Amino acid sequence: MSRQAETGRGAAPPNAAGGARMTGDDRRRQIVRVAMQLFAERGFRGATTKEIAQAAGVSEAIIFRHFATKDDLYTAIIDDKSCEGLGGGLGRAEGGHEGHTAVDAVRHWVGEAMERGEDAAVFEGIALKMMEHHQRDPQFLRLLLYSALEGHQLAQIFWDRNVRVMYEFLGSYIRRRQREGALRGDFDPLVAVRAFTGAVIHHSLNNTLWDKDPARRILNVSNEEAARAFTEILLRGITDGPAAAQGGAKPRPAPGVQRGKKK
Amino acid sequence: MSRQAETGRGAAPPNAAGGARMTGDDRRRQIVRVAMQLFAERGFRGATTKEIAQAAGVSEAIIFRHFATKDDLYTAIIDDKSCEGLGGGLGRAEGGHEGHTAVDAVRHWVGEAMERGEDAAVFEGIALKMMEHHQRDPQFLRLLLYSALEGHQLAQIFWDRNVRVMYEFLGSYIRRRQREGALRGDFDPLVAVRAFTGAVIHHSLNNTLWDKDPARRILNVSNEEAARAFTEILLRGITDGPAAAQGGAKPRPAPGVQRGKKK
DNA sequence: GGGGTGTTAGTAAGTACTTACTTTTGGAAT
DNA sequence: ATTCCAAAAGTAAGTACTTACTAACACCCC
Repeated sequence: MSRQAETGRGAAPPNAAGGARMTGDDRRRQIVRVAMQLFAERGFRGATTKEIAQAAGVSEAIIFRHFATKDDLYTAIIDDKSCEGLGGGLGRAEGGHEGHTAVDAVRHWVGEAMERGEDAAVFEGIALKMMEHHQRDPQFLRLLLYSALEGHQLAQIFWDRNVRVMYEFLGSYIRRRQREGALRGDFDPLVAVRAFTGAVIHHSLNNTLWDKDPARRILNVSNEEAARAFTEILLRGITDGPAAAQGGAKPRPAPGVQRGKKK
Repeated sequence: MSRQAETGRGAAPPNAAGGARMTGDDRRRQIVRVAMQLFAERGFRGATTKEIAQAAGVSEAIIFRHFATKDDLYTAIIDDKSCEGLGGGLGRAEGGHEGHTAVDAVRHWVGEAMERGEDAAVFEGIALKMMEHHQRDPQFLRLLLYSALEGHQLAQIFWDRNVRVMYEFLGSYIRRRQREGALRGDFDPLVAVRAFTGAVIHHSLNNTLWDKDPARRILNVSNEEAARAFTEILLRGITDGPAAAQGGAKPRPAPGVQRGKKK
């Protein structure tokens, strides 16, 4: 809880953990990092500049030397984060953000499986990477949610740069597999993408937002198990199980149906 | 935008739309309603008592006559709303909240289909009712999200009273259908519930939070189409498609990810 | 000594909440 | 019916504190 007390008085040790003198760029980055954390915890309105300053171990005025307004600080976060997507661990670092989007990350992790048409590996890999990212950096989900609720740009930018292209990317993969006859052709690929990502993201959201305590969880499964289960449901759901045509789900089943088939 | 100006001065028309004199109970209810809307729009911290008063057409002091603190106002909302669940349209009204939970609503809408084992009707009905509720009352989703992010009770109460029991309810239905041989027996029913509700809720969340403009939507389908598609994927995914054993999804084709246990 | 990092001590506009007061109302007692 | 009055519904103008943001000055290292 104790928030790295502000060194405050002039008599303070000049080299204390929080208040050491930094170069402008370092301080700026540190403020962005700290602010991001607080915005994620309390939202834009909820996180005060005073708290941010304290957490960074400097006086409030320093913040306004680096960022003209609180809003500027927020948009600085966007520049730092928005291109990251769910890559989270690839190019998150300092140097140059030359556009590492979520899709790039996905392509990197499951590109080969995609080329080979190994659907299970593709979807399981994506689910796993997403969940791992959410678990490693739960702040990011909160930041994004707050941003969407509060109507900040971050949400929109993230949406356009990552979610949209992700849908197109996955959608076109599914479409290709439909053409190849590996998947059924009678459904909208984007609906499948939504169902799948919905399950994955909702699962992460549950675990990081509501059901934090693993002991009390409604559904306490490892990321691997969840990824495998979601993938299996999806793939069975969209492949052309020969039986599907007659029995399963599409035509409204008559009263007793579906229990008939004996393997 | 214009917020029904507060009548203000004593000279104001006593019967004006916003500022008419009300009985205590009526005013109290009105304040709760207005506050709920504003909390949903801006969050607890973001909605000021002044704004709430203005929107209600009274002076700020009136609010504190009815509610000792702003927090009290929030918990009053909980008493009003929390039992409603996704029923939204069943027992939302005044009189007595004798416990209309989400599960009661579900039982009402798809209970017969459940008894008859019409899985498609069950899941499609649930999905549709949920999405319709979200669409009719998008504020509720926002309220809930803000509540979870800001750490208010509402989220926890809603979770315990509605989400938890919903998982148990749907989970036990699936378990029954597994015993009856209608659904495969080799998956955790709760995982299926999560995948399904995840798809549905994520879909609503997308439409009410990020992708508001229908014209620009990534995925612009009617609630009916979405419900049908999600249901089809799920049911094909968890029924025993005879083909599944040999073909597509189950045996791990990939070298990549963990292939350890085989049941 | 000058540019950059830091500070303290402000300010004006909110913020939740209070105080002291006025108006309206419903229902007896007259 | 009128009068009277207490309770209820309302108000303006505070209070004490926080908020984002600023101004003026101190330290430090090339």
